Amino acid sequence: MLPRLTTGFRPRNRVIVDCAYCPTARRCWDEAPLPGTDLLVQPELRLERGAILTLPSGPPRIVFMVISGCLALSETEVGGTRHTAGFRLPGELVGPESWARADRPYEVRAATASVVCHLTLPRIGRGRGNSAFLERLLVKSAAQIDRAMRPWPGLPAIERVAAFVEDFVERAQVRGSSIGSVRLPMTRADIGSYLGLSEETVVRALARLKRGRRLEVHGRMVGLVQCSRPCAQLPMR
Amino acid sequence: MLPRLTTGFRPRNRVIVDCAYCPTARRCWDEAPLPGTDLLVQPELRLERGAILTLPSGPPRIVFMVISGCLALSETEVGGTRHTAGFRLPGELVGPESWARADRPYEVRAATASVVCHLTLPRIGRGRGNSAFLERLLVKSAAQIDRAMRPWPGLPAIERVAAFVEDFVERAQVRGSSIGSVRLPMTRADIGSYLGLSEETVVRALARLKRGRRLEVHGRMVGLVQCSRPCAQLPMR
DNA sequence: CGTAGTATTGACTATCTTCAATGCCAGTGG
DNA sequence: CCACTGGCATTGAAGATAGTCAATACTACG
Repeated sequence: MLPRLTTGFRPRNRVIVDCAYCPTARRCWDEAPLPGTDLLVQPELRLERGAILTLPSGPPRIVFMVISGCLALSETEVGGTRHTAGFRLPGELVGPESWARADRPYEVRAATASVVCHLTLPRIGRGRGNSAFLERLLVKSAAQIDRAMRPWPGLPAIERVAAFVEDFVERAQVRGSSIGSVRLPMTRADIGSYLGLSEETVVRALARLKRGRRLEVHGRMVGLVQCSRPCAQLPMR
Repeated sequence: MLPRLTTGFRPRNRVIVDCAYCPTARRCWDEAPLPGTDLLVQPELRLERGAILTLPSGPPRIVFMVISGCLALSETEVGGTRHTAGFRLPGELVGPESWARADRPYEVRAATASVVCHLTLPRIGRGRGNSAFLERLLVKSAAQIDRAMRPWPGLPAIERVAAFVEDFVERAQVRGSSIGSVRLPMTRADIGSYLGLSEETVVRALARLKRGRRLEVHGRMVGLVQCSRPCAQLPMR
């Protein structure tokens, strides 16, 4: 299964729609469905699993909104090794994290079949009411900063994996609804690459969390257990 | 030396100035010194070492620009342990990372005597030309996302410390000038808390980097060595 | 000069990585 | 239908890395 390469991004069909008329806009812009003036996007780019978006660094400043699926951001270290830098779920932005990188931009790969919208940034200093759009982007970016500051490196492996799964389930669930289980779209190796653990350690941590009844794990399906807080020490096997 | 607690933030003197008339605006807003319309700040809050800014989460959305010194962001884990979530240097923003946190906002502590400016966010949808301000904030926030996504957890301890120091020196130096050495304003324990390493491991890593001539280390003064790239394996002692 | 905070060093131990082998599962083609 | 294949997941054993505990040295500052 060769990944279909979408090298770079070049807007193709110039259809522009207003988010105010999109039924899923609540997911993207939380709060209200939008008055309906300045949130303009090129809608619904479909990415099959493995498709790659190579975002340019610096201007023009590209932003995508994830509509469905999951994107994995990765970067190539100086030694040539791959590092998974993060995941993006519906309602989250991709693009700003690459703006400041002079070289080696992030590679964005669809971890599962996904749909994204390409946001058209307003021309600065020209338009009138586009500050509402910019403010929403700013709030979204602020949430990304917080998310990227997660204290993974300081936690022991099992806590890192538990926190990752809990975080992922929370982000994957539609606001409000708390469905039991969620399918992880990425491999154990991806999780390990993201958390700074080896694939095997992720597997063992998941097994221990399952044995300790802190998580439900069936292959890639994971679910939270309700009263999972007090469990501290888990048996090694 | 008790830290002077600045609990919460409440703008006191309502002096508002335009960044266009500030000599250090280049450091804050890179690019040009600014046309001079909409970048308004409450200037020069002085924080002595150890002073604490407790930023509220959610609206009103507080943003500070660091003018000089260094701020350390930390959060309290569920177990009560402290985790250093990041450092902010001149030209960097503090505030947005707390907007999305419902509870447990970041604690911002002056790692060394510092000066910050309080940015007054424009009233959205009202003003005209304030989109330029928002766009600059957005670009700054994008850089923060990238910075927070550093691949620390995947690197071995010595590489983590080396990368941290190199990153810090780069950020601490004024753009363009490459002065030899920089004073780290934080303790080894702070660095360890940030990188997910113990204090002792940071000390040992710095000692090895010094022996291997990858860094110059004299107490808190650190400096980069020019041709430091090819060094791969360093002697253990 | 004494004190408190910080930095360093050593010895021992727990955790995590690495290497290797095996199992599982879906897709493919005979 | 079934063997074959490739990607992914799992398990075990051995070794390396980093954490913990404890003692000591350094440094700034009153």
